[in-house]
Amino acid sequence: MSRPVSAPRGTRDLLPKDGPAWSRVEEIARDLSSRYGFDRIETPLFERIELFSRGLGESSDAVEKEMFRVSGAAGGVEEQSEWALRPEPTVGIVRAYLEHGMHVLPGPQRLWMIGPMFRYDRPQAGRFRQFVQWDVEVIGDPGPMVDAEIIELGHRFYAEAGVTDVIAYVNSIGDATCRPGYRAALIEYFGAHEARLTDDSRRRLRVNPLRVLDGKDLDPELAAGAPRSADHLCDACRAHFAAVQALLDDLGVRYEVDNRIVRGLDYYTRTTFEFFVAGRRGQQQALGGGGRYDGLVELLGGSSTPGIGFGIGIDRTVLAAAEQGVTLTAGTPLIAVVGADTDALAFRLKVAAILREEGLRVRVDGSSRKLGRQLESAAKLGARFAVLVDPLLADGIVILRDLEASEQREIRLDEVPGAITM
RNA sequence: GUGGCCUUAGCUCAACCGGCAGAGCAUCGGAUUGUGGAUCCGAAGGUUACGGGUUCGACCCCCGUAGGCCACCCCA
Repeated sequence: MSRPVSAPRGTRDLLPKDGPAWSRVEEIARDLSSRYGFDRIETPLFERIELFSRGLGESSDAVEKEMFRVSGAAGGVEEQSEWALRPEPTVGIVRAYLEHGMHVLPGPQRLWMIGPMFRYDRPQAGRFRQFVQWDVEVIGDPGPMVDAEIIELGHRFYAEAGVTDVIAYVNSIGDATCRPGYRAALIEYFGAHEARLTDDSRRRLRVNPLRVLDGKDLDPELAAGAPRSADHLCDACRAHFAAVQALLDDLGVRYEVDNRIVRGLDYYTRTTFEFFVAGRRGQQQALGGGGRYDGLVELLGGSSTPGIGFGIGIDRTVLAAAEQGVTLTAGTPLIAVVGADTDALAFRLKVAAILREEGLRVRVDGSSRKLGRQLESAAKLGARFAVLVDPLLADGIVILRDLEASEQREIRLDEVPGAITM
């Protein structure tokens, strides 16, 4: 064997053994998107760099140090253009919303998408340079009900994927009216204690004071005494946040208010939230997160339009389910067609074709090995049933063997689908 | 982007002080005289991550590179 080329750093291959769990989780996401009344949208994996720097904010980590840049070359000629692979889905979706005049469509736009995102940061367990997110966005709905609705949707998703003990940490970071006041309060407070801040926090205090709060390096005593966003909300934001909490209470959704949830992107306003498995908070293993972005549409050139959404990590959901011992499966049981007559390959293939036509999942053994070996292979491949064809049996009759129960019976071929779907 | 630990067969790991690279599992073939998971026999699988240095001789010591893990930063 020659030296294999390895996958790029921070990426990995989805292997056959991982397939069923991934398929199942994606299936749940698609199904819930539909049940909650979302419509599918698909945007490019790359966009103009300025879309991200404008939408996410120059000082955000995603733009400042995690941008995955690609340059265009056609026929060996460099086009004088550079793009960035999308680090998150929202700005691309808002761009499409504006570009296609979707604001004239009836009702708030409820959109969903599943696809890879790219961030050029240092790989770690559960963190990759390419990862897959399920994303939902509601554009044009200002009310608190939709905030509660999508947080509940997130919980429902984890529940159906078998991940238990999920908790949403929620916060409100205010809007254009009250955020400046809160910002000023933070600058004043941390400015007065600048000696106790790390270099990094000091830098953030200048470019984005809110983000000083979620630094792990922050002196706990200092954090405890810091101004709380909830105390600086304007009346409208305060009422909105109170309404969101009341709705979550009524729904019985598990959540906790945490004023350190400020989110790394600049576009957020009012409600912000992150999903964690309870007790796993310290490990930077958020399962998902999102929030309201009432200023983003306008920032990208549209009229003032509210929005809210979340991104949920498919990778981390699969991982969390596995860690909790959940086995996720997708698809129907596998059937192996084997033959006692080692020469009658045409017969085996025909039987397989008939079963496949009925929608069954079938592998057919084309070897001339004896029956025992064929059954052994079938079992190793994970087949639940084996269909034995033998010219000595009457026309249209096969043997259906249950490989788990080690039971078998003669059966008419056309009765096989009914017999195995029970 | 910063720091620490690590890298030997597909997987999990051995190999004494620097002296001929091995085992288990998995895979494939055969046997157990025409129905699977057991058992037995056999085969295949290696540039010891890659490149350089020291040495009579390097999986082992030194330097570099790449990749993985962990802690930061930040998130999914």
